Amino acid sequence: MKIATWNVNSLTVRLPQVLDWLAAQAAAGAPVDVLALQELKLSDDKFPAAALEQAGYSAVWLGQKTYNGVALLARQPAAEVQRNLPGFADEQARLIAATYHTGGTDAQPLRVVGAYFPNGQALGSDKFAYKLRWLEALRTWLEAELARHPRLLLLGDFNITFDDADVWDPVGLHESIHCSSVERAHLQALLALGLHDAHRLFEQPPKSYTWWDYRQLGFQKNRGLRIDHILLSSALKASARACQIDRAPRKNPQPSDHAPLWVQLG
DNA sequence: ATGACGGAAGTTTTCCGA
Repeated sequence: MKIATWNVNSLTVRLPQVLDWLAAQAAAGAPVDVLALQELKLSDDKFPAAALEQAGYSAVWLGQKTYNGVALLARQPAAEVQRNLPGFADEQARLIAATYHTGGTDAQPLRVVGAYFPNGQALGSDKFAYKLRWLEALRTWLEAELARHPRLLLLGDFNITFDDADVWDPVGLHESIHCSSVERAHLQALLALGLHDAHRLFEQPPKSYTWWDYRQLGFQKNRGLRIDHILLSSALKASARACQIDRAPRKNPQPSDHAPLWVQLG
């Protein structure tokens, strides 16, 4: 099982790259089973379900015009689809969860939670307060969700770094947005529910990032942040075989500012 | 200097992202 996440920064613009990337993974002998997408930036009626179906992926999605929007693509049909956080009134499309019955050696179904965490803009702003409220609502819901679904992944664009190893300039960005101790405490609170950072289960190259600023040659200078994550429940941790960030799509013409990352479960 | 770059809405500029 290969499960991936990618903030595409407009699925309208990036659909050809998503299809190319999925085809390239399959051609390399390791097809993607589930792909979580964030920042679709399109309304539900504009979602390219037919093109994805043609590529062998059934999708569920929660769209929004201009901003946000999330989807799950999979080679199996989705069950028990949940859109946004129950009990948390939210005008922004940020979360979608589904259950996949993978068959084969995976006897138990897999619960996949794809999320686009709020950015937060700046500490002390209204958007930061919203980010903290959203994080608390997520933690509360996830606690119950984990009890119902022991084999669970939470993946997507978290907009939070774990620590300074995830930051290209820890001094310059000290206690700034995505790097603050307040945000990091919320991320640790998710781990405390019994989740594990898939990336850190394996040896990784130094300065591994998933996002680079479009400006000032950020990618070329590897001035980035690791803010996209895949968290595995304890029941899945032992089955993890590899976890990688794929920088190749960031080198495309008209790239997303984020790179995809994936985990292989044995 | 709160910029740059890119996407979207929609119109010559603004909002937002991270």
